[in-house]
Amino acid sequence: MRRTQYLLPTQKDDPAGVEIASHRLMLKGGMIRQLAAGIYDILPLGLKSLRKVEAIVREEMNKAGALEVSLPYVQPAELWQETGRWDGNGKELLRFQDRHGRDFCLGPTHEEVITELVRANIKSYKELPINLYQIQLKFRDEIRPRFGLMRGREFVMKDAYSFDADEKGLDESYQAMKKAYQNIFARCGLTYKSVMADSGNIGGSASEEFMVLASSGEDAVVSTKAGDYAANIEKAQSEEFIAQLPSEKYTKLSKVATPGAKTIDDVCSQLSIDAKETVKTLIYKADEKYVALVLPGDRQINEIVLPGVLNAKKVVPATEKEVAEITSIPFGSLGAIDLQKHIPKISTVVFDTLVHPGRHYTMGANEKEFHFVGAKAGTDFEIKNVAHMHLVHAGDKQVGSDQALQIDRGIEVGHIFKLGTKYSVDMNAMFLDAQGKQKPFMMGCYGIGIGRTLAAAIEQNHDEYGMMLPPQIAPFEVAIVVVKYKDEKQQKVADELYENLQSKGFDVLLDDRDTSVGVKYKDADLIGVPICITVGPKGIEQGVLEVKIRWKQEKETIEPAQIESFIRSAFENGKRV
RNA sequence: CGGGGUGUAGCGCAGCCUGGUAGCGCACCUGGUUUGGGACCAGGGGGUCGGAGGUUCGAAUCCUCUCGCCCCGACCA
Repeated sequence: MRRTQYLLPTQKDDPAGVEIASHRLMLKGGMIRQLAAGIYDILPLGLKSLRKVEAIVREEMNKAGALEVSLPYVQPAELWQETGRWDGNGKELLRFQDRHGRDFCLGPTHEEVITELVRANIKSYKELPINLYQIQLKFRDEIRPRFGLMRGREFVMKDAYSFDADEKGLDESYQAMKKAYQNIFARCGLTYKSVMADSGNIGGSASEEFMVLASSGEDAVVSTKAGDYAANIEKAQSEEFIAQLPSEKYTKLSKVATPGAKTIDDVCSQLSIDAKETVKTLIYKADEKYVALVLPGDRQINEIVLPGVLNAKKVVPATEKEVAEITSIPFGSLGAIDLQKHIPKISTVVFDTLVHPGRHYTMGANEKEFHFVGAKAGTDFEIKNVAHMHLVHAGDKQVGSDQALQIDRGIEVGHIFKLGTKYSVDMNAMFLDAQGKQKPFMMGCYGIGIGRTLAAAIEQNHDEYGMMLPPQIAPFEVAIVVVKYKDEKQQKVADELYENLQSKGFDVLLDDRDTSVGVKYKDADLIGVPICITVGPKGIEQGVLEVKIRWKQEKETIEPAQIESFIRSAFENGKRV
């Protein structure tokens, strides 16, 4: 591509109101332009890179035996009503009506559509397994879109859905996708971790996320140094190193006055104890029932797991007002001893796994401005129901081992899921097995955020001058910077080089603008072209090419005949060499 | 949706407090000199000051309402 014939509006100034590197560089480098919150124009340069990511995804999906389809962006309400997600999915689903008043939504995902397609066209186990995928726009009316392509409302996603006859088949389909994902992210040059994930509200059993580690990531990833454990913080479980717990200040049950103490911090400073020596009692509303959850004072609750723990559809913290309706005891004075006697409306008390039987705790005395100290767990208060409800802290211990856990930030670029029969049952999608019996399809679903993958790659590969995308997804592979294109000699050399490299299959940007070289170098650095070749009087005189690799400091001098092999070796295996 | 901020040329910003009819840098156009890491000179084009209403002789500036966008907390590729 000749630069003078290309739309590439790079900017010198940093865009305002931008927080992270990938967003800033994509705007500055002329890849994207914002049109509305979370909605972007993709410019030629951005599209070029996105298409390269897509091509990798497509290749690996095809290699894994998946078939590409294209499903509609606009979806009828009826399908969503079949699975209950028309009402269940809230405001994230962008709904509208056509001229006849029929309800539609913009597809945020395609489980319903694909299940409808398969139930209408596959009737026999002989046609299974099958895996259908597409690379297509999705729309989710996010509460707060941000960070450019990282969290847009409209975004391109690769979504795949597998259909199998049984559990074993599903497992094979799932493993095939896992392998494909590993290939994809490796080919995109990403350093990632695959982590166990919570299956969230889509339902289903096994689920893994592919996390690109980056300080700007919105997710937290818990893992061991040894690498044998990695989980999304929402899914992660941990124990404590008992030896590291503070020594117990109170070991005998007694009631003490704690005037004015409302929070754990207040109590701890009044009694000069560590928050780990306390337990707090939280009141939640599980569907219509009130429940009490008890966990160490220094811990936060992992609300994601609560519906599972309490076997409820919806679990939310009880408001101060609601608590006031069932008891006169103030929030900060609740405690586990005789709790249900004090508040009969509480149907269950659940203890976190970190409330250790035998240890002594400080807790509310169920009386305004009084606390118990030295309450022995399992003795002074009964522990009936136990569940893992706490969020993992860095430095916790892996469950069932003695390895410490660390927490890193991550960007979720892909997610694979075993859905099971949730959708096929809801939508009555059945096939006949070898015995002639009707069975629901075993399904899996597999997503990759294409734009997010590119953004993540930029997060991991940039410096103060701009992007440093790996060659396989960089928009151009080679830039030719001509010192003075108007000069006949230089023009001739540059044009020949341009034609030559293109004929060798390289993706080349020829900067033929009539401007000073500095501008051209800055742009090449900004958009992160891996190989930059200068055509100018010095090189021409000596009969050599001056080449700079984006991620190396020095310029090198290459014999023109060697240029192809030089580039190929720099790109060896798609990696930087 | 709650809290905070912001809206002036394509981009980045000043002007607003203290009303007097809009400016700077970059980018863009013309001509000339330049060209090895964001050149210089001269000339030029481009703005319903987010929108509506109000106050006033007069509003970018003051008042009211509204909309967009950004940031901090509850959703996910």
